[in-house]
Order: sequence, then C-alpha cells, then structure tokens
Amino acid sequence: MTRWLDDDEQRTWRDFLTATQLVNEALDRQLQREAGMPHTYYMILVALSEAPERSMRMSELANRAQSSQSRLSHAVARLEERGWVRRRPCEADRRGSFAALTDEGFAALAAAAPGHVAEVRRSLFDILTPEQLGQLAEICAAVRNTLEP
Amino acid sequence: MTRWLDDDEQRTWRDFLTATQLVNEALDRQLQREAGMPHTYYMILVALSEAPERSMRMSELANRAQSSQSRLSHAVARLEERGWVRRRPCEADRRGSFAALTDEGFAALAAAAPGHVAEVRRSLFDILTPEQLGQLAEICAAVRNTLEP
DNA sequence: CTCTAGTATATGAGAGTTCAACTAAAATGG
DNA sequence: CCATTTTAGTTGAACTCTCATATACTAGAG
Repeated sequence: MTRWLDDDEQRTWRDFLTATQLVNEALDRQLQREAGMPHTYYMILVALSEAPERSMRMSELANRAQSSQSRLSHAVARLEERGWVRRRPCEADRRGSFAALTDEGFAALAAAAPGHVAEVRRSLFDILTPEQLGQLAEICAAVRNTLEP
Repeated sequence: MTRWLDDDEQRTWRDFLTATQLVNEALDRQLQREAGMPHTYYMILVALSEAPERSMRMSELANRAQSSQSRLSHAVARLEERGWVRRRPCEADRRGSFAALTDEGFAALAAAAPGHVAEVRRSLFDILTPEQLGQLAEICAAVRNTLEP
C-alpha cells in the first residue's frame, strides 16, 4: 500500500536532506562564530529591523521570522537580556506585546550582516548557475505555497 | 565592499529558508508524533538497517547519517536506552565501537517507515513536477559536492 | 622500544527547541 | 450582559544539539 521511493527518488531525497543541512549548518556556524548568535536570532533581528519603528507585535514577528510563538518568546527573552530587544505592552490589545529592536540590537545586526551575506553567497548563490537559481526559486515558492499554513 | 543580495536574490533566499524549514518541520513533527523519534534518530536507524549485519562503526555511521560524532554518540546512548541499538567494542581497533540495530530497533523503523514516506511525498514529491524534481536533484547535488567536506 | 602525534569515541555543561499547560484579555453570541 | 470560546503570549520540563574537553588507544619518528 505504501508507495516507496524508487532509486531516483531516494537519491534526490537524500541529496536534498544533505544539501539543505549543509547550508543550514554553514549559516549557523558562521553566525555563531562571528556574531555569537544562532540563525534564528538573526532572523528575528532582521524582521524587527524592517518593521516600522523597528517594532512589531510578537505574533507578527513569529510569522515573519519563521518561528513558533514559544520559540520566539524564549528567544526574545534572551535577546532582551543582551539588550538587543525590548518588550513593551500593547495599549490597544492588552493581551499583546511589542518587541522593539534597540540601537545596540541594530548595531549587532549591522555588524553581523556582511559576514552572513558572504556565507549565504558561499553556500548557495555562488554554487548555482543563474538558471538553477531561477529554478530553485520556483521550486521553493511552490513548496512554500503548498505547505504554508 | 559587501555584495548585498538584490531583491530577486532576497526573495529566492527567503523562500529557500521558508521552504526547507517547512519540509523539515513537517518531517520532524510526523516522526515525533507517529513514531516518537526525531528525524535525526530515524536517519541513524535507516543507515544501520542498510549496513551489513545492521552494524557499523560509529564514525562511519556519523557520516552516513549526516551527524556529528558528538551528536551521534548522544543519540546512540538514547537509542540504546530504548533497546533499539546496541554497542559492541571493536576488536581490531580498541578505540572504536560498533553500533548495531536490534530486532526491536528494526521493528520500530519498519513501523515508522510508511508514515514517514507518506510525509516525504506530501511535503516534497507531490508538490513538484517531474521536471522540477530533476532540477532539484541537480541543484542539491551541486551544493552537496561543493559544501561537503 | 619510547615518545609524540593523531584518531575514535565519550562526556558534561550550556543553549535552543518543543510540547503542553497556564494566564489574561478580547470576541462572540445567545 | 454573562458565559463561552478564541486569541496573545508566557512558562517549565524534557529533550536534543553544540562545543570544548577528556580518555583511551594507535601509529610513526627516532
């Protein structure tokens, strides 16, 4: 009853797992080494830096940063300890709160960004042809559109 | 000096992160829910199941299962507690040890496999056209060949 | 042989993630 | 309005991962 993967599919699947893991590990190691933060924290800072007033509701931030609410809550607690983010209660909806990027947080992000972009190029963009990048974009968009909640 | 990502590259990169994360989360959730193990453990069991005598040296296993040695060591310790894997010392090289899949471990893998394959299809293969799968295979192979140690 | 590197694995601490449970406040709807 | 259901966010425990370090053994140089 199960439709197993044939040999071609196996190979594709395993290469997919290997490749995506290699990219993620490269990213995480680079950021940890050179900026002292995991990639998930970096994504949170990026999302905040792009928001008006560098501030966002927690749930909105969780969406933008591809994070679960719980993960975000823990992460923001750590980022707050470092002085990179601050939380404010939301006046309009008293259940909610805003997270805001501090100047120190923005500085940390600015310091981390060049090394990060270089790693992104090294571990993905420099490897593929422009044609392949186009294909990858469509593939990822398709997956995203199907799997996204 | 930094070559930032242009808008197209940004979109591609973010879709890549989102898509691969969605796939990985789907896999992990499915396995955790239906088989009580994370995907990394599943990969270890698979690697062992394919080895002669269902047994392998730890470092070889770490390679096959895309794991660091430390991660593997911890993981095998847990799998041993569950009775799914057993460790034997290596006679030829007394520093080394073998990990072997037990019958219970093989049964657990067999029980988990159908649900896992179904999830793999749902979250990747069913979404893409055959042409896209071919492209993805080449892209992942290129990344793998460049980034792999 | 013996001393020194190097290899195979284990281990412990610290950090991040998940899941389920919890609080508190809004929204819904008789 | 009051009761119920949702929604926003937090929290703690259990678990996994990483990194640095430790241990035990092998291999090579002299």
